[in-house]
Amino acid sequence: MTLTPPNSKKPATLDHVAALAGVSAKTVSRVVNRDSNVSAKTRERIERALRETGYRVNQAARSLATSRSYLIGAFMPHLSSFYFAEIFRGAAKACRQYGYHLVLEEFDHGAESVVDRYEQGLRGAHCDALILTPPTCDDEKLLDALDRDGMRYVRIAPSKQIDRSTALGADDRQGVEELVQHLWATGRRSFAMIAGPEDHLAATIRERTFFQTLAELGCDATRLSIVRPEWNEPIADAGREATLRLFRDLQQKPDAIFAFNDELAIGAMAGVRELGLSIPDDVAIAGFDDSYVAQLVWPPLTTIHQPIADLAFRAVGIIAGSAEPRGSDVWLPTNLVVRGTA
Amino acid sequence: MTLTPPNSKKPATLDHVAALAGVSAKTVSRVVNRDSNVSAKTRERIERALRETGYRVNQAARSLATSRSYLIGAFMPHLSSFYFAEIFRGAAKACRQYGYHLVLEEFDHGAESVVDRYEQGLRGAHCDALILTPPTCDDEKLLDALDRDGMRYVRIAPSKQIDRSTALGADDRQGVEELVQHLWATGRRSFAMIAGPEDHLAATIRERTFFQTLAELGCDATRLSIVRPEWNEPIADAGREATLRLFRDLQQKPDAIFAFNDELAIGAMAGVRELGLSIPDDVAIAGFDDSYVAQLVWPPLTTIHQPIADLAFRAVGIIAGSAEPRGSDVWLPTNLVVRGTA
DNA sequence: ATCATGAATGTCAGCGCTGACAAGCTAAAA
DNA sequence: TTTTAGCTTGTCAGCGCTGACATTCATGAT
Repeated sequence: MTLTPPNSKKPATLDHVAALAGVSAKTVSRVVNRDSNVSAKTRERIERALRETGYRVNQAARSLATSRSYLIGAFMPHLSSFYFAEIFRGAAKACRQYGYHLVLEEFDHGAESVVDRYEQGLRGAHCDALILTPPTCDDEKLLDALDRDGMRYVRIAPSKQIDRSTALGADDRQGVEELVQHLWATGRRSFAMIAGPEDHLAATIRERTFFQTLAELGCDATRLSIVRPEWNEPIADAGREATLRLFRDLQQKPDAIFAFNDELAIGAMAGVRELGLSIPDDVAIAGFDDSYVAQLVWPPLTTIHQPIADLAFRAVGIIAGSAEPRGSDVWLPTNLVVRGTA
Repeated sequence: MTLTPPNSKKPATLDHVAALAGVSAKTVSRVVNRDSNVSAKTRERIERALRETGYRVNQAARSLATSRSYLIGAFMPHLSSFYFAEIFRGAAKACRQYGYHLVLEEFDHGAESVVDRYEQGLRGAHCDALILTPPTCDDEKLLDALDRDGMRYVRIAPSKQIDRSTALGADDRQGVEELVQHLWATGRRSFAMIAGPEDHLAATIRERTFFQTLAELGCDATRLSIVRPEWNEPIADAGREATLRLFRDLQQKPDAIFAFNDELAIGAMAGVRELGLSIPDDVAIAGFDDSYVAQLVWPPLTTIHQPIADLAFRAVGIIAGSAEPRGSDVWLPTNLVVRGTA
């Protein structure tokens, strides 16, 4: 065993530490990895040596030996949205807690195939697992590729083949019910919804819950309507146009609008204002996500909070907890946040 | 050399490919790494074998052998802001282009020390280099720790010790000058600025340029004022309060407000509206960053665009381009985007 | 025909760590 | 006292790849 002189620039290895502590490298490895079965005396000696040498694990070597990378991958869509910022924040926080690291792969939804991005990018990073969010979590070709490679993954808010993997999501029903109660209690009686993407399970659930709960409260069916926005960027514009369309086409003008997400809702605010109506007096508006822009606009947006970061946090937790708890898929609650628009 | 049977689950190694192509592993390595000095015939044979086996480099092994990880690290601050989303987007895009991967480390500015986060987190990931943004790029203790470890880093928009490392930034002057010209040309004559953090070089530059350019246009000094917001979250509230304070304290009410960033500007919009003034008729408002919320509010915010993603992209390019081009530090242009508020 | 010359290819150690197993040790059980 | 069982510690190969160096081979110059 040749040792680099202590003043060398090269980082200390297990061998250096072992030599200093007068034990074998393996024993040092045991201490580093918190194995039991190391006597207190030895452990203490080694810990001192560890400190003295400033030892740091060489991940590459460890990975090579164990074939685990302690890396968790995720796709980062082209557009910067609150949803993804939250996902990454939650995931990064969990990674930190569980000793993993988060690797991000850029991905321009629409312009390219996720499968390609996976094969050319993330696969090369040799992550231990991937976190998948909409829309990539419903890409069957991607799932096939992952299964083929034996790459583990956890899906957040999937719409299709929910049982195909461990999956997490939010219970959208709850928040929407709260919202409906609130709108009804504050005297609203004509409702419109700005819908989400048709292939998005959560969107369907939000719609169904919205109308069903209203119906149960005895709302007149002629005072319920839905409008499907054109999905072009920026999303707020889509919301604005949908709103204008709504007021143009409808006999019975709504006094409450619920949008699939906050950006659409903010667009709706612009549209309502253009029509010379005031918020919330003439029209109440509510969004979904409780994104930070909800607090930026004026009046601040009433919206339904969903624990996005928490979902990602738990997804990482599942990955880190080695065992794959298929049964324990998690569905977290959502809740209404009343601000200035409803 | 023992080979795993072809139907095995384990991924192919250089040895497998080599056996299939009837060459040595080293030659395959040459092809994979695009070394010259491989005959066209051999290369072709190897490429076929590569395809047949579905070979993928094992990064851990390569890292161990070369002591490079092809990982680039960055700190992700606690709050999700447009600025950082853009930074990561640009960095991820570049990583993809240069064959690197982006590793994010959560970091709650204010609640903990970056040095700790580095030592307990990112250092363990064994990144080849780090990208540092404000405020971490000005943390001298962090820079000391990095220098001590011999960890490379590129700083974006640093305020202190600019020559200490390779650094990139935007030329804020340019955009501010355009803005001033525009405001002046559209008849504004009383100006106020909502200032940025005092220790932020860019903030100082924006302020100085704003007032200096106005002075050169012959603006009356009594019609220039500045207000320093309290930096509490959400930032928009800070902007709103600062604006209310401004109108309360000032004799000569401003007809144009320039804020350090878009969030402050949006807060200012709320404040101005509360005072019953209209935007842009009574008061023009402009921000800085051209964040996506600038397009969400109504009227859409006039702001100065800075190429945030591009800065990060170039930072990664510098890292990937092995040589450290200290001389070629980059300063990119900014420009005015006129929308509805000024 | 002979010899440089440089291109093409191969050999092999070793990067730092851990899994599997072996060996040494202590203390309780027989 | 001897045996057994359970701790504690050590040995060693090998994860897959590449750098340094050695070897082989073709080619044109002599």
